[in-house]
Amino acid sequence: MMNTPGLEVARVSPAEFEVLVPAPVDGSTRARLGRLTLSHGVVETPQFMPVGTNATVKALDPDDIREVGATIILSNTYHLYLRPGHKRIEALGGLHKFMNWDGPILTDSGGFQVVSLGELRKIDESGVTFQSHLDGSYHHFTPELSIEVQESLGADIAVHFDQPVPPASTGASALAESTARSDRWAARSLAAHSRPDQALFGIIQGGLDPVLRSESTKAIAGLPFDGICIGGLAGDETPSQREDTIDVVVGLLETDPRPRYLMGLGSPVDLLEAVHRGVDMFDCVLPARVARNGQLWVPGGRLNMRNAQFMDDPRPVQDGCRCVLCRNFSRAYLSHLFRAEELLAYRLATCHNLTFTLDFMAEIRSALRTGTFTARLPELRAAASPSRSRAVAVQSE
RNA sequence: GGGUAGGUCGGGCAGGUGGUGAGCCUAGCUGACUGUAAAUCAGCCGUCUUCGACUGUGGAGGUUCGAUUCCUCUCCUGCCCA
Repeated sequence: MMNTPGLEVARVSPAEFEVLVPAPVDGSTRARLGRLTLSHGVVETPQFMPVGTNATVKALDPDDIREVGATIILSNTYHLYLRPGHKRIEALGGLHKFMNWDGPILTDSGGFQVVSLGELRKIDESGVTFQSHLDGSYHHFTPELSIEVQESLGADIAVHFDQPVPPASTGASALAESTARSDRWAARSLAAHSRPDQALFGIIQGGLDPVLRSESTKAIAGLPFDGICIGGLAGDETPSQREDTIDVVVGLLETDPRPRYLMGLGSPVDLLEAVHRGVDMFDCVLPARVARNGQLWVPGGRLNMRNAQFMDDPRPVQDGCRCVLCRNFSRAYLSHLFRAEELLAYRLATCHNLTFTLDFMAEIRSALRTGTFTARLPELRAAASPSRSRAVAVQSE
């Protein structure tokens, strides 16, 4: 963590981040290899965190989560506050014990629900009033309450209660206002945080405006957070808008010793381009969600298992893949499971896409470790690119 | 053989008592999904030259300006009786 007099005494190194292979001095890439040591384990970076909003990575059990290669997962403050209640989870021994996952956990603050539940909330300086999507009841979320909930849950990493906005579709004044407020809430969150075994990350906002982004980056980086999140992306912006924004932020953080976490990003090509620009950590629902909807990721493309062409296809989804799906079952069988709406389809597909994603990250780390990342970029892009969108399903014969 | 109820887009239905039938469910086809209100959502789903047009109510014929509707014959299906 940062060297901040006073705080360092009170807090017992909840997050040690070590850069093992720094970005090369020739500037060919800002990608770097790192190691983040947390209360419940070590996380190698660049790393992807599967999302388990309701204290479960949908369709998987903890053995599955381990087997796909996850070392850290994300869960959610807002959802667990509403149900089953953070006090209940605390009384039952904390989130790790509750869901029987003994590895690192990061909890999102509920800030994203300001966006995703846009119709059901009102914002003022004190916080956000949500109307529960479950029963319509009203709940006032403040930065302090978010920290209280996250401390009850006991995740390895908490994040500050921020205020993201859809970057490409938000007006300038609204963006400036929400960014400034988000930065004020960062300071309040830090002041409220007391749990010594829990790291706290701050979140940069600022939409796509380079000036606002710079201001927010300086504001957040100037506070003694254990890590720096880049929020408000992975929304409706274009890839080049996103990449420009990452460049602005990381450019200002180049000498900052803390991990950089881009929230919400998850397609393989997006992960690769963000790593290339200096991002260390990611989370995303995408691989798991699209898997449940039948889209399976393979090198250089993707397969929609609901398509008629797979009904008679005896091959595995991906040749040589180590996942439970590809080791044991054919495309034809998975196609049948989806058509029959059998529950096994969701588990197998999720295992595959998360394995694909996490193995891809491992491949990136391997390239960084051996100093071959820049040289291998074209090859890595080829493996990842078509999975962004508008991809043609590959049909390897 | 007699009686009776029916035949509407792959399947299941709604509707229509002389003037506007392409509506629903399901199956099927395709696409989307990025800090999870998502095992969800959207489009298509008779034909075509597809922002529109055309055809279509088992078949053939009749009456009529006009027929899914009325009449005749006929084919098919369910049920009851013999």
